[in-house]
Amino acid sequence: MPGTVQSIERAAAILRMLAGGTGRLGLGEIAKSLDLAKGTTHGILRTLQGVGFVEQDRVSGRYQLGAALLHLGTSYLDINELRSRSINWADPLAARSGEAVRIGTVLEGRVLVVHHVFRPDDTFQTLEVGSLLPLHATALGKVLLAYRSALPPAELERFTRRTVVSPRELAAALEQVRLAGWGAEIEELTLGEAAIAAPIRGYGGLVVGAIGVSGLVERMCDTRYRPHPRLVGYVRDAARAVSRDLGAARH
Amino acid sequence: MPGTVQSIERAAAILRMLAGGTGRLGLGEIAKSLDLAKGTTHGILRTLQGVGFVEQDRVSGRYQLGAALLHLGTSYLDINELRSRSINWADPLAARSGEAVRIGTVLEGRVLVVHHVFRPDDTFQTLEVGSLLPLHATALGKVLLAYRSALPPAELERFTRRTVVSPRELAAALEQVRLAGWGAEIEELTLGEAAIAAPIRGYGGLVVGAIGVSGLVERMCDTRYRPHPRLVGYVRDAARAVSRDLGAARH
DNA sequence: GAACGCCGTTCGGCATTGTCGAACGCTCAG
DNA sequence: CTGAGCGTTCGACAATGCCGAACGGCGTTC
Repeated sequence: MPGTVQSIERAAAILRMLAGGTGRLGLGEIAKSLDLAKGTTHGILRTLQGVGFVEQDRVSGRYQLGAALLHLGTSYLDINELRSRSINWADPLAARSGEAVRIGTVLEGRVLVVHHVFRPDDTFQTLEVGSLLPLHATALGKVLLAYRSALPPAELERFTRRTVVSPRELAAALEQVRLAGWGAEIEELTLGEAAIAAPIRGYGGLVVGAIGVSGLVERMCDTRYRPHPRLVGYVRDAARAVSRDLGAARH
Repeated sequence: MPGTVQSIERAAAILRMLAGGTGRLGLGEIAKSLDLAKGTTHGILRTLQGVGFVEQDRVSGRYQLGAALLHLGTSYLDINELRSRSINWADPLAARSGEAVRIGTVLEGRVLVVHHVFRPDDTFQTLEVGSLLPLHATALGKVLLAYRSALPPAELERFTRRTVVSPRELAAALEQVRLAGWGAEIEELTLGEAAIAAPIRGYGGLVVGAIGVSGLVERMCDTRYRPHPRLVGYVRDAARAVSRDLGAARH
């Protein structure tokens, strides 16, 4: 790829690698995985350490992500227009539906959660902002797939017995999403849980994200094991409201 | 600085710049600020865009931070030992004190908030994880300064009429912190608010962070405008507990 | 206890790599 | 219509960062 700086690409690959694996990695592992000389890898890591993107454990010599990335990540949230426009509508959606609300975009073949409102009851929940979810097994992901040229991953990972793993079946589901204007997922990622999502459109009608609710199947679905039309209506209303905000913002 | 990759340093400088300024920046601005040729800057930005660290607004052509940074930032939180060890003790501290709890480390002359537990009451609060606070005007920062070789910034910014801006006064305050084993801040960053903090020690007794509570002055302080000894006790207990966890973790 | 293997680190020489500066197309304002 | 400003492209030069081999420390093994 001409015109690009490959030392930066290599640095990014190292960071991704450190983010993927749990815990610290050794210089040798990193160098071998990326097919780089140890000396080269060391130079990049030393530089990344200098700018705070990487830290080194003094006793083991291994490397891990650095603190500067945390601030960059939250700065991204502050800037992100999708998120800032969504916040005003996510809270009411959570209140009306009584469920947790999440907003997501596509990143590297996965769903990146950019906003998360807890379910209104006070049970323990963990913040999922910044986490990556599979495209084919979440309501947010299906909606994003349906309206994007982005293709689903070749290998559809199975999470539960209800996960859609057949490409044909998935294509049919996506067509269904396009026809209905919203998508759902029922026990396809975690047994006992379900979700509903609708697309958020930016300027020119382009889908830039998705908003949805998720929770226990018995609350999300009716007696026929189908998503509650009432919840679907809430989600679609919220998605339209955010889309209007985003479109209006593009004078 | 020999042995370091300067294209990566330049890329990091660009990212810091994008994180600092609010909103998007133009190529020209960036190039001028860093004394780089426009072509060079463009190559770096194009690469950063390729790896998702930077996004470009299609209509204005300006650049902003990218989504990949969000996941890297939260991955840092997952790895971070200071944070993971603190979580179990931060919640009880918030419950006992009835105040918001924050845990911080030093990053580039500021306090980086790595964990934040909301005040137990249900009033509206915004998550401060990832934000940067001044060292000299926060309880967390004073504690970190007192036990670190890191020097306070030459220029002490004034936030309120109570902010300590004289280096001599600050040095005295830090000495006080070292003697007492804890630090406080009363209306030095925001009028009406105060905070108490204590140091967290890692292996070998080295201070690696600080934990503290913050809230309205009338709840944090007694009638003599001094921090409640009861709250100070809670904070110090929590700090010791986390330190023990961290020390024990280093088999 | 000595030899081994593995780790992160250092260093010098080569050529690959990224840098520079000028020129291009474009949009917007005057 | 003209000018200034924007982001972008391109080619030539040499500075830059890459590579590979060698170093010193540590833990393990036999």
